[in-house]
Amino acid sequence: MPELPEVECIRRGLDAAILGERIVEVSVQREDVVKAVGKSTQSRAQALGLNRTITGTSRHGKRLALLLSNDTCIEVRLGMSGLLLLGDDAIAVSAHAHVAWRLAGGRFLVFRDPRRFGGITCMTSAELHASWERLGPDALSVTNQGFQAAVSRTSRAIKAAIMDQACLAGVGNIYADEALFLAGVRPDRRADACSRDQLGAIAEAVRRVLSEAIIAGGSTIRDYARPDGSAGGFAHAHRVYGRSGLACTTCGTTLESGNIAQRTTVWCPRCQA
DNA sequence: AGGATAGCCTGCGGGC
DNA sequence: TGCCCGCAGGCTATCC
Repeated sequence: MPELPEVECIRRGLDAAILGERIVEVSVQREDVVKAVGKSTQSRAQALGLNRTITGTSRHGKRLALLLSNDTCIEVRLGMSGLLLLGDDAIAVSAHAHVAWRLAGGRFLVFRDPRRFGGITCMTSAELHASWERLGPDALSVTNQGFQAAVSRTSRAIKAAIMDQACLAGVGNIYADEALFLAGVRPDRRADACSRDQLGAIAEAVRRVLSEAIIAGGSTIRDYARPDGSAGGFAHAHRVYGRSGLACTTCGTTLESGNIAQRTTVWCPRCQA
């Protein structure tokens, strides 16, 4: 389930593997996965990078972008089961491989997304910038002040606020629970009822849990893999996510679970206030 | 207008 | 063994 750390691991993997490559063929297996913004005169194949060179990668929150020559940007939203995989022609025709780019070197870059909560949008760099401006600050680099400004004025539960991509970009269900546990704050506490110290602790915990997960190569729960297909190593390190009914790693109290912001939520009733 | 809610989609695991 | 049902979840649309 890609959240910010998984997206960043994918971005780094691609950055090391495909920069400078030229796209020589684009095939779309499923039309509705691809969208274009603006009124570009390019053909769809050109919008998807045909005959363009991959010059860079970028990320904001969970959004990933391939930056190509001729001011062409391909934004990828991985949803919950999306992957970008690099391999030979076999992966280009595998199940749920919706878009495949053939690179000049002979390899294929494939967007695979069984559940199709993700998608691809073609745009210019100006359109990409405008799109990402509508998101909150990136959760990996957010300052304590930026975090406080983003979430402190809403009456929603703090967990709902930090998962709202327009408030803070990059945190999903897994890392929301992990960060709130590290910060010692109950997920159902109203955001506007959190103290300055609590908000600071949450901001620090968000940065820490995301950084640790990136170092571990991301959390592989079910669907996630790095571009080379290998698994991430962070899942074993979860302190609360998926551990409802088990003992708190800090105090031994049985972890509780409930539904907050429409998502399964796990917390320690003793460590989190 | 902000906040809550429904729905999209497939794969997997539990229960019978 | 095999089938069915519930759950997982990011994001958008829609409702209140």
